Amino acid sequence: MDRESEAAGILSAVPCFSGLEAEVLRAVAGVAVRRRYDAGEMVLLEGEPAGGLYAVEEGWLKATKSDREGREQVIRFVGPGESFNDVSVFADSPNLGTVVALEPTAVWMVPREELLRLLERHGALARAVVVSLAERATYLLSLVEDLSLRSVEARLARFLVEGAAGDGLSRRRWTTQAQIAARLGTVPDVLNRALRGLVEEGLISVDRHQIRVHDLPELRARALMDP
Amino acid sequence: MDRESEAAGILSAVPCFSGLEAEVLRAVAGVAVRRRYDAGEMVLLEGEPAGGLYAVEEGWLKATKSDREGREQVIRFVGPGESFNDVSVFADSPNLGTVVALEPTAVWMVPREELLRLLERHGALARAVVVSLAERATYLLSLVEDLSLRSVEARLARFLVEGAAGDGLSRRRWTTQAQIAARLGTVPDVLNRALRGLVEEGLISVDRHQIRVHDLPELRARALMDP
DNA sequence: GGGGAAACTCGACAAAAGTCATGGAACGGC
DNA sequence: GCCGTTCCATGACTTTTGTCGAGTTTCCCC
Repeated sequence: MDRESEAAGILSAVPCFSGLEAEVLRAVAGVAVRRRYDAGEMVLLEGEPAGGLYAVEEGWLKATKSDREGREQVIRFVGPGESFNDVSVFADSPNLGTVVALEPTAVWMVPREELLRLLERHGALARAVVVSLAERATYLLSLVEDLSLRSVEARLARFLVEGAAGDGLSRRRWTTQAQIAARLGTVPDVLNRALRGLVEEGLISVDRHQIRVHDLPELRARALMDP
Repeated sequence: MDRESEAAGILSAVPCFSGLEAEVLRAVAGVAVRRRYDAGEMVLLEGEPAGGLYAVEEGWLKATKSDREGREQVIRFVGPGESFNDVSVFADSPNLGTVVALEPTAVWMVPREELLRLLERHGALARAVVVSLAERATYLLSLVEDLSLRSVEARLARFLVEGAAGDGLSRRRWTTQAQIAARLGTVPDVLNRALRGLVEEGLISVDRHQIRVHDLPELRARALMDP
């Protein structure tokens, strides 16, 4: 398979480009460049000019905001089939957050200029982008709601409920308590307390590689609990 | 001026529909309906099916999320020339927040179905929507950053700096401490403390109808301050 | 102009979250 | 297998934020 078909395959899985006719998809794929990053490598730095939109082929990354003391809020974890930096590109703004690879990662970068040109030409692309941006905004709204209206315990419960495939959250190597804490808008110590609280109540059990959910209904209830 | 031209005039001021050719604009205006609300009236309720996109002709409203104990986070205040509920419509989701009029208000509602149909037909509309959604997402990101990374004092300083036209924030009737507190993700008491703190340091002065900014540079510095 | 509601002020207190210090356990590289 | 690094556990302590109650002012509607 040639490079362009490969790119088209990856990109077609991304919501942003889903449902496009083959022709448009190839046009996008034609200008995309593949890049690899190792764990810990920085892909984007907040404030730098936006180079383009990224689609993840393989591996996981985190998109973050941080203050200058170095405390960071993870906006979201980004995995295969997802895109990032789309907001920066379409809002015509510098990178709105920092993105760091959490494991060895392969991404396709669609340069900003070309993407905007394609957006002009193809209405179908524009419509797909509308939907994916609206969904991004929906997600951000739920993050605001979480941070402002819910306790750390409730946020943790929600995180577990959403991430729980089957009976628990199988943790990848990078899913450390520090990362989860940053995602929930708190610090590792506090997260640890919350985790152990839930463990003592028998709702979950925690081991190094996995968090098992024992009482999903009750966990759901906690997730809706207000501070 | 007929109803449709009037609608077109109002809608053309909204970012979402800005820069559209007259033809498209008239198409949108043709399906819009005008509605009025009194202070305190609810325009949208979170969770209800999304009826359409709203553009404000006159008056101010607040878009909020709340938990069931009734505590609310104001997402943003919405005024003339702005739109709301666009995210719900384009994400094809129920209303994502509750919207309440803060004063007597006139809005134009563009029904969901029709809007989506127009989006199909007019690429220019889709592109305008892309930009305005990306800007909405940008705003939400800054809200997340505020809530998670900054102290109440810093948030207040930022709010004042952004809202400050000239030497201060002239408060409309509805800009009470309770509303500002809800916007900043805290409670009236705490906001009041923060306000008086800034007053004692001579950075601002507060009276019933206005907040005067005396030391904008220092206020800017506080706005960037982390917890 | 009077009466009532809403908004603001203020101090004392409670609770949630954040910080610090420390030790132990797991893991990764050699 | 050894050793250093990272991660996790845990208790004591601080700070920030939130809560309560009460008193005062302002505004708005009769």
